[in-house]
Amino acid sequence: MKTLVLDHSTRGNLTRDAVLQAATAAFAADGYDKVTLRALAIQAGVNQSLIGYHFGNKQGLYQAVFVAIATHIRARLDPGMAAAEAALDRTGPGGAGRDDDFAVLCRLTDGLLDLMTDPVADGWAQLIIREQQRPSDAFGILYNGFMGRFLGLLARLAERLRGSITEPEARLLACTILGQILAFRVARAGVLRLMAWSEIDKTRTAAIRACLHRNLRALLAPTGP
Amino acid sequence: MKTLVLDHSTRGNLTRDAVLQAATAAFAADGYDKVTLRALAIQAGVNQSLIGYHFGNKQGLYQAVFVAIATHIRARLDPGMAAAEAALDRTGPGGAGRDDDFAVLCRLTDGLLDLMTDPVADGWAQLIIREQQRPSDAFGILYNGFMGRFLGLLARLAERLRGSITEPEARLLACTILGQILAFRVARAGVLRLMAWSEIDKTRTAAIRACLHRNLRALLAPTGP
DNA sequence: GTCTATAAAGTGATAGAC
DNA sequence: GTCTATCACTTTATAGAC
Repeated sequence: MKTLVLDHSTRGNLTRDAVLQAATAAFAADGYDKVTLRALAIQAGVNQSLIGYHFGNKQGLYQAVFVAIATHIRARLDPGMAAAEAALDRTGPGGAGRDDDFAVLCRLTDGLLDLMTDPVADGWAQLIIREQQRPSDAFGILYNGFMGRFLGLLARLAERLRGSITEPEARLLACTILGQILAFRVARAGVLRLMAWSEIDKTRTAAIRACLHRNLRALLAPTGP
Repeated sequence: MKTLVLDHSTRGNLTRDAVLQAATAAFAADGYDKVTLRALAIQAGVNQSLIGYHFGNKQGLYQAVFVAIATHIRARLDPGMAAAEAALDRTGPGGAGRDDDFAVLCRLTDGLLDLMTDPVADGWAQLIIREQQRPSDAFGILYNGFMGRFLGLLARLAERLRGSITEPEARLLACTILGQILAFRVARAGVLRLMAWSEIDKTRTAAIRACLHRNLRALLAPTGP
């Protein structure tokens, strides 16, 4: 009679989810230190001591939040990443063909750009950047969750498209491609001022996308035989 | 007999400077919230209440720190920016010549790359990124201090080198160039894992610089008449 | 300008009843 | 699982003597 499927309707799991949701928003908005467990409990409509019961301590809650973030991002990038893997698997001389590889690469970067310009990212982006500079245990959750897979695909596609390029060079190139997209999130205010924009809406995202595609075409022109 | 030069040798200015120096390091290392005025006072060898006396409150100290950061960065980028302005001033048909413009652009980006890979940036980079996403009054200090000038120069050089490109397109291109450099700071941990590096030393900075120069050459190949 | 001392308001964590 | 109550500690800010 017992089911192996997790039961999300029990009272405990409900509070767990409520706390997790509130914590993700709160940590994202204000950063680790500014978040108080008191305010969090109120916002989640839950007793404060239940946070300790479910997540141990504040640090445990923090880690659980990163699992949630990684899951969310992974889900959004998954279609593009799966397509890229499929294209790379169609291996052999020439693989799936240049045009195909390039289209897949664009789809991959487009997915990340959409994520980075999405207002939803306003919050957790800061948490991720913090982990990038002072990695804690939480960084592994992110890297294993989506980052490593994404960067690896970028590098492998770049290697195939450019030809006659070493693998480390391709990886470095992948980093610079990543940076071109990241810029619109991590240097957001600077970009807005330079462009005299007030926000990055759909139209402007399209302009950025066009610029990125042009850049990719220039950067990935084959260099060797 | 009175001099107009600020007197840095009075007792008050000495404590002011000591606090400011300690605060810059502390905010940079730990972020605004983690820094306590108690610890700061001890580290600066100053009585805690003097911080309130000189800077009003914690927020006032924070702003003063941004002025210090902007001044430091401006000083490091200044040679490259001055050279770029000189090159752009030698205007007219063809200006100073393509090769000259390109060299100046590389010098500009090299300066930023050195700054971004310098361990000294470990600290204040995070502060700047935070301001980029939730700009406070402190962001204006940064943008007016160096960021606007730097981005503007990048855009104007890109416009001249590419030819037949609209000004907004050139500015967007400048953002993607910026991103390629920023990546090695803001996505530091991810880059390190992908490249299987433990740090970004001088040799690796040189490899990045080579990659960036290659990218710039490809991106800024003239497209029109 | 500099100091001591302390006020006033948090903080995370936990014991123990239900 | 959930609650109340409280502990032990830290924070910023300031009053007032020198």
